[in-house]
Amino acid sequence: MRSINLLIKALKKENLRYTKQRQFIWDEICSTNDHRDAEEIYLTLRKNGISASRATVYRTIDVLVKNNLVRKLEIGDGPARYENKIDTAHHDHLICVKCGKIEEFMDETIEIRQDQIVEELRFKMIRHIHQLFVLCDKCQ
Amino acid sequence: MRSINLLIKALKKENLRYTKQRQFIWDEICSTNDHRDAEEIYLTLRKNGISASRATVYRTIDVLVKNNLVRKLEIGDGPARYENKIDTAHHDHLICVKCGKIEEFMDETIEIRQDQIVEELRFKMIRHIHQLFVLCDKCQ
DNA sequence: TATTTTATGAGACTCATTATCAGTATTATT
DNA sequence: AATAATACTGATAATGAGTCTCATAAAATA
Repeated sequence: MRSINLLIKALKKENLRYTKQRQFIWDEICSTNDHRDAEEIYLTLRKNGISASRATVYRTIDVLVKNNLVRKLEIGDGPARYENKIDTAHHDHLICVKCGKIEEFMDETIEIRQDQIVEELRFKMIRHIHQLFVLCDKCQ
Repeated sequence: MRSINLLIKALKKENLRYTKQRQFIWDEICSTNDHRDAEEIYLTLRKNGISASRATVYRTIDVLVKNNLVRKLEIGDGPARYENKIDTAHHDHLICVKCGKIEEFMDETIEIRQDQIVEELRFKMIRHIHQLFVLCDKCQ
């Protein structure tokens, strides 16, 4: 319910209609804390007998990202990955270059320094990407 | 001359031949400190009457990146950008979301924390991406 | 120089994503 | 409720960045 309200609110803000496809896509994204790509989300919906086209999945995700309900993770190559932002604090990512596993990290010191760097230049921070590409414990 | 040696050394290490195309591409990348994409580098070569195909530009850049002569900058969407690493210390990037201007930054504190995070998890750092997307002074 | 090996260029191809557009669903108006 | 206006959807075409293929060219080796 919590998340339905969030979706409806976001759609309202964007002057978009509340449709079942959009609800299904948002539900699907909320159903796990994985970092999945659009294709995986699309295929899971299909597997569950829910019809929503690839195009609609992409379009809906765009709205969700724009309205801060979904975090978009752009890893160098390969498709972008998405995770819901419900109840999750800001974090960045560790990505294993071998097995692709994604872990999260958050470091207050880094966050503060980052802001200082931008401020000192009199720029305005919009967002940041901080990805540590590693070999995870199991892949070494 | 310095940079010719670097190129020859890298090619030797990879068991690749020293060709004029590879030399031209490397020269072109060294000729500025810009962050250019492959297409820009390719077009500049053409404009200067130097023939090197797109494919060869991409292939050569790969070798240069692998051998640490060129830094690859993957910004979310749009093409990857490249800069030569001659005489430049490690740094990360500030990218203006409006005008696309790219500035560099380097913060020892962040570098150290980063390494600690990876070490604490018993992972092994391979590389990292740290990009601050901002509105630069002129774009606010 | 002849032979073998590797590089190049032109264009086909891939993959993720975006655009198009006819048909359908939703919302607003009467 | 019927109708008109508007937005949404899905199928598929188009796009953009990058990679692959393969015939030809260039370089290394014999």
